[in-house]
Amino acid sequence: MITRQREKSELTRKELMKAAVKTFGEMGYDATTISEITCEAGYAKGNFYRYWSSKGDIFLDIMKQKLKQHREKRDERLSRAKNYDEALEIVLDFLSSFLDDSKWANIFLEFTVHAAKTRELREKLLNGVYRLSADIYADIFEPFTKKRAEMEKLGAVVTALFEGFLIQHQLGDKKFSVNDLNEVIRLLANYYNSK
Amino acid sequence: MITRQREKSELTRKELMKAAVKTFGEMGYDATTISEITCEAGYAKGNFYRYWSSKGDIFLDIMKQKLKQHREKRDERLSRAKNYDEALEIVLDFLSSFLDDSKWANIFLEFTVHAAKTRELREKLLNGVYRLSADIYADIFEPFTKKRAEMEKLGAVVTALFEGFLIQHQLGDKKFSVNDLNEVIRLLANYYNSK
DNA sequence: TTTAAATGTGACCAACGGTCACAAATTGAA
DNA sequence: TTCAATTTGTGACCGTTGGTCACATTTAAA
Repeated sequence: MITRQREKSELTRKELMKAAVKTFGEMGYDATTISEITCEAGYAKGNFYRYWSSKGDIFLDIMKQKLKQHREKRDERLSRAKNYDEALEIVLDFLSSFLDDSKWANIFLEFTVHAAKTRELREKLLNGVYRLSADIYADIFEPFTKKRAEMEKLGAVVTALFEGFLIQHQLGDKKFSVNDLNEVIRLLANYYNSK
Repeated sequence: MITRQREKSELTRKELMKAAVKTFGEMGYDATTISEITCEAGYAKGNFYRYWSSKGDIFLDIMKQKLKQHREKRDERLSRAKNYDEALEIVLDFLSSFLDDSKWANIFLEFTVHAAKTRELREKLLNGVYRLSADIYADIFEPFTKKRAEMEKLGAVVTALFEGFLIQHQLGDKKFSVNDLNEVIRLLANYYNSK
């Protein structure tokens, strides 16, 4: 039986992952150290690198996981949308639910900007699963409009706006609220759909 | 005469500043080390801290300087604007000229996100001079519209959009162009001015 | 010439991400 | 049960960083 070892391995991985989620969530990306993660889980530092190749590696894992949860909720609702406007409101809800977990939204932003500087991380990050990318918007609105190119543009613009909003928010700007964000996105969605 | 020493001091400061601008410009914020800056200028590391209290400190200095140059050009043109639309086009030009120096736009973004995590830097960064902030937009459009509150909002939204655009750009997204950015800003400017 | 202040130095510190030779535990076969 | 091979876990160690500090050197004024 090779299963015993594999089970132990999987347990350790889960323990480390749990400790990592906790620590990243409390400290952010940069301020979290590998030693803190392993110490929290009750292991030595070196053991971390048996499971992930780097700090960025485990963070991508966490990001994928968290985004998947949000997306599943969204897609479940999207399958019942009847028209463009309904789909839009669901997307807005998705963004809002993301913001409710604002601690993590900010940490994702921190990591995104960090990853943009590193070739390896940047390439992985651009790979769909991790982004609110242009293609995804086009797919979402596909059933309700013929304007695929415009929807891709809408996706890119909204993603940018959303991330810019996070920066303002993190800096402490009070003049740009979530309601303002939703208002602007509706304006953009109208604009690109009636172009 | 105490002037001789003061002159020497000022010269050293300028030499270090020049080396810092060069190094930050080539390597970005994080990747630039204090040793590189002092070495490039021909001094030892310790001397740096006689002139700035930290890496962030000198970067704020550089940022202030660069932004001032851009603003002066903008304000000179703004003084001749005859109406809201003309002022808007000048603001768009200002943002474009900023993007032309895209290396530095990205480095500013990197630093902005970094600074957002540090209380001291965050407070300084929010202090007007360093930001394309809401107030500034309100001032710019003051002569041409009564809607100060809306103009503040426009400023906040455009700033967010601009910074989000930089992230997309840095990640390598090709679907959101400078033309798209200008188009969206014009839409927003219209929207908030006719609200 | 002496003294005090300013300018400049580089060894040093603690902390980081990451590596590696090794120890401990687990496995299947003899 | 014994033993060798494989997997899992360890922590000292490496190179590098931002920042400090006791000290050396230069300059100014008496």
